[in-house]
Amino acid sequence: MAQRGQRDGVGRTPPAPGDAEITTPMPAVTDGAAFDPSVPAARDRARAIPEAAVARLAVYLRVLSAMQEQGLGTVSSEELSVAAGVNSAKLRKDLSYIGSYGTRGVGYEVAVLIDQIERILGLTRKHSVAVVGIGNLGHALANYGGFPSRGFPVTALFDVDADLIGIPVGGIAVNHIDDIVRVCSEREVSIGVIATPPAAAQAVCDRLVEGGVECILNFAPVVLQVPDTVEVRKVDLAVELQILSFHVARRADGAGPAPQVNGVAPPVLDHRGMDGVVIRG
Amino acid sequence: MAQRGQRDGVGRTPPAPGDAEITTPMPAVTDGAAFDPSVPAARDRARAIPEAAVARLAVYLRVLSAMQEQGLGTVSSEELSVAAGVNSAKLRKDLSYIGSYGTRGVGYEVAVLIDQIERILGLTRKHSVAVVGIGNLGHALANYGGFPSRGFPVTALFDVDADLIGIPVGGIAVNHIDDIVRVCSEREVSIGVIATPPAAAQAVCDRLVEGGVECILNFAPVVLQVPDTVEVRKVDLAVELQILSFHVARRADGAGPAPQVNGVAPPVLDHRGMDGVVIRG
DNA sequence: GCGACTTTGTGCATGTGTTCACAAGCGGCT
DNA sequence: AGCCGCTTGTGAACACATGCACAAAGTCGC
Repeated sequence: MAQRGQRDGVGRTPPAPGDAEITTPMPAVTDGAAFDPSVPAARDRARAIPEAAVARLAVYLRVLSAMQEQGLGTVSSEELSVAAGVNSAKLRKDLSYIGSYGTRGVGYEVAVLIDQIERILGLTRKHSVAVVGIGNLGHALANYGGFPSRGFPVTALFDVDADLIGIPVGGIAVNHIDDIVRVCSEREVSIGVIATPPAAAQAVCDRLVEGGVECILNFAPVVLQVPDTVEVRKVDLAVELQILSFHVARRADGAGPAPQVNGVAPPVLDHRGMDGVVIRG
Repeated sequence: MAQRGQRDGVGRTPPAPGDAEITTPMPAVTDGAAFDPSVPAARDRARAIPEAAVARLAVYLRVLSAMQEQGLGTVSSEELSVAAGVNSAKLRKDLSYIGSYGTRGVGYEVAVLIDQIERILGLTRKHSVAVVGIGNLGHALANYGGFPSRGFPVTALFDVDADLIGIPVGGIAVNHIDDIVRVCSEREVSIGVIATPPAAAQAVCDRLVEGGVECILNFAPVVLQVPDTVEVRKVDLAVELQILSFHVARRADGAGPAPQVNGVAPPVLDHRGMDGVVIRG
């Protein structure tokens, strides 16, 4: 979550818990050459890809890969949208954010779409992953075939438990968490996965950041504090279940055994979020 | 997102993004049409709560529980929002969806808030969980302490592997997936967790539905088809990493030495997201 | 009881994301 | 060539979510 506080306004305008209703003078905009990347320039917004669309692009990529393996050469937005579980208009709009690679009257070339989505998602480069906390979940993550096969090689593992140090898990020897900074720097880890107990998560996070990690996927049920140069996504399994619980309760409260089918909405499945997570959330 | 999302993340509609991204999450809740004016409070209110707010309520609940353990009696929206990583206005709006339980000039009673959020999320009732696919991830989930401690007792485990049948994992004996329908009915499982390889996911899902499961948390990277009486949330680890990858790429493009790859302007992602996803190049 | 102070709850403006609906563009057929 | 049917790409309407800012409503001290 974005818990970085102030960022608006160029001036620091400390969120003085006190009063201060002095609105910053709002310096004459005139964006000129100044170009300060920390300022959300409105003009760049136009080129922004919505967060939700990014999440879906990753899903399209997976579906397209499966189609390519089946020897499919081209695909229409309708076919692809059904396979991905979204509606076709949304799919076309999502694809339009990355460019115009379709042929009207025909559809999209599967290979082209795969290349372009990979380019946008930054998958042309490998991203080293470090997993911290080699408990049940960490073990599963270290052995998870879906990571390396999609361009995310796991290159470092960490834990506090002395009995685990040096033991190979999924082909990688476990290091002590005190070595996070050194090892992550050496191996140029760009993504850190936190699978530790909640109490240790923030400390681990700090070390990962110090070790140069740019992104963190957090499985611990805590809100992490990070500098705004670092990206955090969280996956909270308990929260996911609670959201499901809410829907059960809502349904139970309402109509009893009368499943209302309102003409619209077939089995839609969506992501997130992304939020979430999602392991998100 | 989002986290979502996904979420966002995630499940119906969403991660966001977030989700873990699980992220994601968000599309309109398909509302049942049955409108019974005699059932006012709970249902109408529940129906009015935005999807994104539900995800956050679960987070508030966790934070509140921690505060209660520390003996905290009351809390202000400001304190709670900081602990949860959101801004205070959003937090108050989220809480307002479930009713007015605060005292102006004072804050909220921790105990009251916990009770009310639990009520809204349907946590006053236990939800039995079944985990299908006892591989690395399934093992981790079966042993995950976060489930039972939050009202989600794991009461059934399934796998295809004959060597696993009967073996207790986390205190529960593994059953064969052919018995999903029977066992889920007997034990009144309301939430199914799919941690199988992608190829088996849809078949497993169908059996869970047949066994009376109302909600599914899907870790397999496939889009499940279910009747609209069933709620699905998905957690796709590869997608989460790809979303992070996207942000790394954007940041590198933008702030870095401007690699001016090809004429196509590099899209910039703007910030947003539950799940804490900040972006900002 | 009164005024100063604190904090909730919410109307409103803004920003994001989704959906509709259709013009534009392409291939194929005659 | 000219027409026809199919599919993309997108403008515009709509729906949802966020954040600001402030009145309402309570506490506290005197």
